[in-house]
Amino acid sequence: MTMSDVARHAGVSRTTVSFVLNDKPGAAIPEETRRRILEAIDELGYRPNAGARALAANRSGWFGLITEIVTGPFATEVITGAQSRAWGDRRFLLIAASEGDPAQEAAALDQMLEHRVEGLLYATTWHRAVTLPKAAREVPTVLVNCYDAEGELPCILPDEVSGGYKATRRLLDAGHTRIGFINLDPAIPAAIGRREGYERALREAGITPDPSLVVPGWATADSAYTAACELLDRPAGDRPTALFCGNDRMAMGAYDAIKERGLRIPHDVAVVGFDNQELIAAYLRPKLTTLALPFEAMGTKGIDMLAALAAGQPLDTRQVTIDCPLLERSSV
Amino acid sequence: MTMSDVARHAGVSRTTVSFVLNDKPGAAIPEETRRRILEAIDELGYRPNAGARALAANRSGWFGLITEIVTGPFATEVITGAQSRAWGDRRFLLIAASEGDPAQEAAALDQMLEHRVEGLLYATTWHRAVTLPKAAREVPTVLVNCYDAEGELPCILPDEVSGGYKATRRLLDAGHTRIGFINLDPAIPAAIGRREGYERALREAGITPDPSLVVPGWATADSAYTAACELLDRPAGDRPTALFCGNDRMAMGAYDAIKERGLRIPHDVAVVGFDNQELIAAYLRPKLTTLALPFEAMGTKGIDMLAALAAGQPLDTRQVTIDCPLLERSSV
DNA sequence: GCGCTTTAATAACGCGCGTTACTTCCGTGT
DNA sequence: ACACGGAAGTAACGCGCGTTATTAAAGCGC
Repeated sequence: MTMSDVARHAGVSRTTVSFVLNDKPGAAIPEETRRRILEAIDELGYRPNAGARALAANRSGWFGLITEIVTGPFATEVITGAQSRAWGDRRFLLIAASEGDPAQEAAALDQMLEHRVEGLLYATTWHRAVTLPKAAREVPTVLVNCYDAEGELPCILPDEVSGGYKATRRLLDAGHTRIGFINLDPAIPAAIGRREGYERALREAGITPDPSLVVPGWATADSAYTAACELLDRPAGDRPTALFCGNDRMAMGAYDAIKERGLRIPHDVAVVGFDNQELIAAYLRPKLTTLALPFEAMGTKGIDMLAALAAGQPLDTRQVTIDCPLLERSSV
Repeated sequence: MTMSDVARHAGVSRTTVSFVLNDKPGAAIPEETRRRILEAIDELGYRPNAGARALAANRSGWFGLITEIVTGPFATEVITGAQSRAWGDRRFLLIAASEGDPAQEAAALDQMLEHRVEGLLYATTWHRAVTLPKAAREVPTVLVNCYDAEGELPCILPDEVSGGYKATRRLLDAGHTRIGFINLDPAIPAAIGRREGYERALREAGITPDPSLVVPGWATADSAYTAACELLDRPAGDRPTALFCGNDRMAMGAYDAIKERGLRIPHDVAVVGFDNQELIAAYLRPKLTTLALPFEAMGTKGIDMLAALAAGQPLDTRQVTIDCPLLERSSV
């Protein structure tokens, strides 16, 4: 089933069929002819060949998305966002996983370039600096949830500072004044930014941040359990009445420490998480109030930026930050 | 950068370059010429155009994967499995989400067919019957985690019966004889199969299944909490010493009910889950022993079957079931 | 009737590549 | 001297389509 078949069946030339299919502006096609062609298409069950079309038009319609792990709650949100947005532009997304292996990453990139992607999204599971293979410069590239170590490529990042601020502010608004912060590895951008927001919110409320209330965890429930025990076992009066946790898994560990002591959430101790991992946050008892990393929004924004770049438009900002929304549940 | 450029640069014809690139059998290419060509490719940074190649060879190299939700822990495992397996065959996966909307599903299918996919994988998030649009018959199609309501398309399903059997067997082996079963909606295939396995294991151990020990939950932690309370509040001696839960979220609810009563896991009550949702199973305290749905394996198997179908080979079995592995952690 | 513009449609080229059929060159055997 | 076979390489076609000239017909004013 090719366009020629349709043309023959409708008694016109292939060119005319092409004009109709593409709504070619400037082409004068009487209604009667157009109808005959559409009918023929329908009767024959003709489907345009996307590959041939791309070749002739020199426009693949592809965007590429490379990420470390396709599995995992974060990457999938980016994919969802990017996918749906790309779809709206009648584009397709080529998805590949590097599995954290530079060789696979290079292979994926090669494949993308061989498929003539018009733009590339590169997403990581956690906020950090990256260095891309040189080949990535051959095509417009946007980084998602990471930034170029060489500072050249445009990137989209979550607003960690505002996230930390909002979490703390929510607890302050609920009347808490001693707020423990079980942070992530203090060396990573997420931990640095959130702590900055945390301290700013405290100062705005006239509270001097107490460094001993900030303890590092290592992203696991167990480490957070230990950290929470340390905070909760302080002498009464000095004990925090609220815990802000670096992620939801850590909040899970904090829950255990709190419950173990016969304390109640949120009555005795309020908890705020981070990441909004649905499986945890929505099923913990009580449900966890947490901040969402805007992965889906970052994905859609990424496609927007790529579309602009691919169309030759310059970017207004090289670095975009996106807000982390606060999701109210029942732990505050 | 096209093959012609490479040919010119190497002082040979385009045909020769093509022969070298494709290792054409029967083509006599002296080592010296081959070297010159590869050098030229390298110097010019030439990349074959996958689209043009597909057009000429009439072989797209694409497989399609349609699923309800790209986000979500299950679909991503299928994608991972299918993706990695497809990659091994030097094929690419086209992924689309239907979002449960028939219109989007049809649109996705259209796009896939326009891109001339050589095979189609259709995956659902839960085991059930489906009916595909007629267009899906235009290309080899394999169902994953679902089966054709009309019984025509080949499918890959998890072995629910063996899963239920293994869970129960594990608890029997640990010495439990009164095993409560908080099942899923009793009308769905997963619930039916697992119950069958549960009862078979009991009978094999010489125990007559007690129907009052099987209570339905509705897939949520809350409903399982209620169900667990009902089972645990039976008079001592009649109370089950182990709970087999229809999924990990339900196990989460059961944990709460158990802990609330001052009972200890696994000392007083053992728990086995189902689904192996990493975020829950690996972070509950104690870690949850559970059965994994073999999504990744189903994905790879799906690509295998598609590859066979696309190559024109007949399938040996129209319905394949894949085992659910038991993951030992600390709740038994 | 003749020029001119607009409408309707087409022939023909090229996109980058796989593939077939064909040519040229060289060494060998008789 | 000639036919012959293999090695090395190429011209040319076609894949399905977008696009640009170009043509043919129709409408219009005089």
